[in-house]
Amino acid sequence: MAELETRELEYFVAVAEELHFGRAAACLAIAQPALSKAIRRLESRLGVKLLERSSRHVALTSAGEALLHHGRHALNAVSAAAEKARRAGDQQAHLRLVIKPGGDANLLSGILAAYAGRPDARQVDILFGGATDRADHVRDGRADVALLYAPFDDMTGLDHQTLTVEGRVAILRPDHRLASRSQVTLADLAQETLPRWKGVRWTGAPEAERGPEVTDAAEALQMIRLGRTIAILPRSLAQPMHPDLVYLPVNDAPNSELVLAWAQDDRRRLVASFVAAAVDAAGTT
Amino acid sequence: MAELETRELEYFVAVAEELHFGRAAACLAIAQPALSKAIRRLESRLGVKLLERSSRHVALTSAGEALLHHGRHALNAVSAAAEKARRAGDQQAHLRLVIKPGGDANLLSGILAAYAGRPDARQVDILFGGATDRADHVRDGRADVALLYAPFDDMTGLDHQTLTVEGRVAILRPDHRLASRSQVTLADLAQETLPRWKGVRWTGAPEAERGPEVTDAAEALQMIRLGRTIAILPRSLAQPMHPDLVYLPVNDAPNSELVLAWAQDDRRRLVASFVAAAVDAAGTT
DNA sequence: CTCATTCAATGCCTGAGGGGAATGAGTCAG
DNA sequence: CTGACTCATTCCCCTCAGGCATTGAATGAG
Repeated sequence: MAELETRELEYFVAVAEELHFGRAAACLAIAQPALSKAIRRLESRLGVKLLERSSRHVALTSAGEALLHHGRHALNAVSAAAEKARRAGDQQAHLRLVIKPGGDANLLSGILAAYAGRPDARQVDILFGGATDRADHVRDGRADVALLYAPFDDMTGLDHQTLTVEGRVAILRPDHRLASRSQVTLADLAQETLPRWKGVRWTGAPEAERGPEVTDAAEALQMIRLGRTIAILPRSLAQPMHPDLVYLPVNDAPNSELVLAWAQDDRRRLVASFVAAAVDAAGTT
Repeated sequence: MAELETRELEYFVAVAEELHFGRAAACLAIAQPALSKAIRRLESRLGVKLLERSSRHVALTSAGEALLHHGRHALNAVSAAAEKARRAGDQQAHLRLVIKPGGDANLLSGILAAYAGRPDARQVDILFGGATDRADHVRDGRADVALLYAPFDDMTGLDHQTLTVEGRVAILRPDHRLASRSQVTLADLAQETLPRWKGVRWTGAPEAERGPEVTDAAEALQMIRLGRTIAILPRSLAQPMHPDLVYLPVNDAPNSELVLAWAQDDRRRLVASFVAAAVDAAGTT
């Protein structure tokens, strides 16, 4: 009844992301006509038009947007199922933790030590994920747990435990008008240019095109030093402090949380044990 | 890399549920040899043995269990993606609400009235789902929202809003030793035979085989009248009260909640509006 | 206005592989 | 030992996904 093959979904997602049949086909390592036909098959099977194609541009219909969004989730779920099955039999499986380089608030060594002391400890593989895809690593089974930042990362489909709550600091150039203050408020910063963090749904704030788009703290710092933007970061992400920049606490900014996240339906002891160790270690710091 | 087709997953889930190739093949409307081959393909593709088959019995390996569990989720996600895409274009789409017959605590008419008064109200289709599968209706896109009972229904993958909190009542035969009490406690009932609700994960309680397996309140009432069990139900589910039975409040039982649930990643106005109307209507009752 | 460019759609062809029927082989009951 | 049951194997057919060559439409430059 559903009758929607994962390969077709992959094809569609590729086209929907590229909005270009030729490039998408190249990504998928198939020929363009095959892709065109596959998408048409998919459309006729669903009985819905997914793409609005003029002979010059390709655009998503609303049905296409829905399928892109939910299709990504579905593909994640399928990958996760395969990955979990592959690893399920392996009793010696390593625990895979995905973090952002420098994104551990100096808690990681303590967490690993606490975990290693547990009777059921396994080897821990540490993977590095970019700003946007650590959560996806967990969703599609490439990792078991992830260190994420609330409220920045999208936690849909994940459960989590908070490890630390921390304030945020504004990072300015020394010649900024606020640089001599000892602290600032959000109101002080209301008119400032803030970077747009790639892949972060910036809910609540005006959608206006503001600062430059950046993918991580290093890029943001670069842009700050160039005077193109300022940034408000969780305190731990502001480490190490750059000597040419000014760091000021933003006392009224909503706190950010460093959380340990895992797949919502993952009830393995492997994961529970690590979570317990991490909460322990974070709590006693 | 993943390379796991939904059809293969469906095949595997069918076999894993039936634990019998012949029956599973019949369910899938294909021949048995085709199914055997498909499962072997799947195993070799994943590089894991999923089923332990003697020539007389079929059993799941741990990898098989993992794939069954996560595969169900994945299939739900794929179905949901297809369904959402089909319906996305339709601006006149009805809102589909799935309930258990009698499981609305008399709130439904008020909710529907409140929703109908909204400017963006759509027609509401009411579907009936059994005890176990209302949540699945939402997960795989057959419905937009569901009335569920916490903490009984499995909310994995769903968001929800609580509509009412209600106590629970014990339902006894008039000749039961406690029938003359005006109320009871869980301690009073500790030794009683309670029914096993099909599809409900009875976390926390002893796994002992206790009462008869029942699927809904009607069956439970039948069993109570036969003296085979007693039941502790949310107050609203005990309606209508049967004249030949005794209903006693269980004051120290954890409250149950009637909740309105929807897919976690469903942010459509269609749903948000209905939820708002329902919370409104429930709050003012 | 014309020509070159860029893309998606079409038609035809091939080959991989999924599915069916018949058969084999292991297991258990009586 | 025999028959019933059940999963695996073999062989064959045939669909359908994908490649290639081409068409056709829209765009932009000169």
